[in-house]
Amino acid sequence: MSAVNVTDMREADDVVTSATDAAVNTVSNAVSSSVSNPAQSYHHGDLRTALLNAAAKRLSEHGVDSLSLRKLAEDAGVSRTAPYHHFKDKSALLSAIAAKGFSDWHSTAKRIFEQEDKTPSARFREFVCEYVGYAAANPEMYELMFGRTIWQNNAATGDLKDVAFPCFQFQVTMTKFWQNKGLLPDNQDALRLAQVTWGTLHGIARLLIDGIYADSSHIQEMCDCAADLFMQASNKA
Amino acid sequence: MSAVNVTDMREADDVVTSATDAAVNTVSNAVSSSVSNPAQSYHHGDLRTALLNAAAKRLSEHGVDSLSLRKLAEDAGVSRTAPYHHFKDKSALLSAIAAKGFSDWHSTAKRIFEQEDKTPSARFREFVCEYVGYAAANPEMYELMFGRTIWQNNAATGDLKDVAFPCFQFQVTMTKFWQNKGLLPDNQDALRLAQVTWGTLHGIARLLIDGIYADSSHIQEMCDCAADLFMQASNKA
DNA sequence: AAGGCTATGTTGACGGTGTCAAGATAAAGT
DNA sequence: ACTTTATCTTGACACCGTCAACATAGCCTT
Repeated sequence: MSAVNVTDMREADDVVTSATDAAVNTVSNAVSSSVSNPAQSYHHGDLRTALLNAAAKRLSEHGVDSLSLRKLAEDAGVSRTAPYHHFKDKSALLSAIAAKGFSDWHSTAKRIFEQEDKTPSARFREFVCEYVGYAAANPEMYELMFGRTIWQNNAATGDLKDVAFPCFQFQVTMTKFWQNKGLLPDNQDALRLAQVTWGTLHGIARLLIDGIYADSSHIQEMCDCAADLFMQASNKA
Repeated sequence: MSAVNVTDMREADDVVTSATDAAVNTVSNAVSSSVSNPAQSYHHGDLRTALLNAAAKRLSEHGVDSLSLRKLAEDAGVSRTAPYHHFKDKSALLSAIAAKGFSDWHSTAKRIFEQEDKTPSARFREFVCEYVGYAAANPEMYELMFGRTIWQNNAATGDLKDVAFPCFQFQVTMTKFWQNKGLLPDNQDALRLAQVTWGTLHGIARLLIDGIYADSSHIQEMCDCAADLFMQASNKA
């Protein structure tokens, strides 16, 4: 009797936890917990990953606000305070998720930018659309990455900054490239221009996400308008 | 004994509550509350206004997050649940504050736009700077007005929408004007262009407020860069 | 192999939050 | 004067983040 596989139902969605160690667990004291306790090993194995996965899921489904450490702990089948052994506090956990978001986006941006078979102009347009599209498709993640929750009061983890900053650096790099190619005005400081272009994308994304003054049926038009605007500006210089 | 003025310490900062009615209050049952209860009338007089003022104060000083109904109630010298007789829930109260913010900003925008002694170009630049400046100077209010808290899940009150929508309509009006004056490109749909320009300002504001990739010492440069960009774009058309 | 160190997980507790229900009070309308 | 209605009260509930103290088990050293 009692469970044979002590690791069951422990790992989260798509993460392969290293179950090798946990598999050697004791089956000796089988009488200890009588009912309602289906053989749970005291230690989880990879709680950190499980928490992050549970968080990512809850994030995309129900938003940042309804994301509590207690629920995540429950999702992972663990007690309320267990997460504190893996994250300093809630903010640290959120930072970790956001860091992954930045890392992912950085990859996507690179991929788009480095398509050497396409014209710089095409890549620029694609970048604009992809950025706004990403935000619209993952509103909760975007909100977490660029929202107030993480950045206010310098609450951002060092780890987070380490990922997020290169991400913007890349925006500057791209901006310089597009300036050289004559797509963006050459008479502006690259850093400022990068801030403004990013700002525009950011702003459009927020308007869409918050549903304030725009809805998703206008994404394409808004992106085109923004891209046109910037590229038109370069024709004078 | 007991207090003679039942309205003392009741009205908040700078609002003149209509104290006329409250002044006629009973002084009869002076023996009721013995100690530590300095003659408080059962009814507040103008709780709604008091709450809004307390909220505005707390907002500017400590941010949206540390704004709880219970604290506001305490500020107003009233029990925890009293606010519920004036606002459906917390979101409704926040909406009311934001509504005032929109109303104020609408006035400011109008004032700037209607300075007939200045050139359209000068007014455009001033508008850009004022917008970003307002956001940077009142980060918490700006966050509340354009942040997620209020707009998500269609939580926005009808009252809020009634004030906020005309505010953006005005942005469209201004955009059309600037297009006519040749300041903004004429080959773009006014609505889209308004969304993009507003988006840019919004984005710059967010970058500044969240302190993600920009800090306040760059406000002027960023505004200039944005204004230049838009106006340069019109030179082709 | 024995014993201790350390990472990890547990329950208990505290103060904080939004919100509902039921009752108290006073103002307003009849 | 009586009733209705607006307002304010205490009590209660279910959450939340977080700390402290204790339990367990894996690991490392001897």
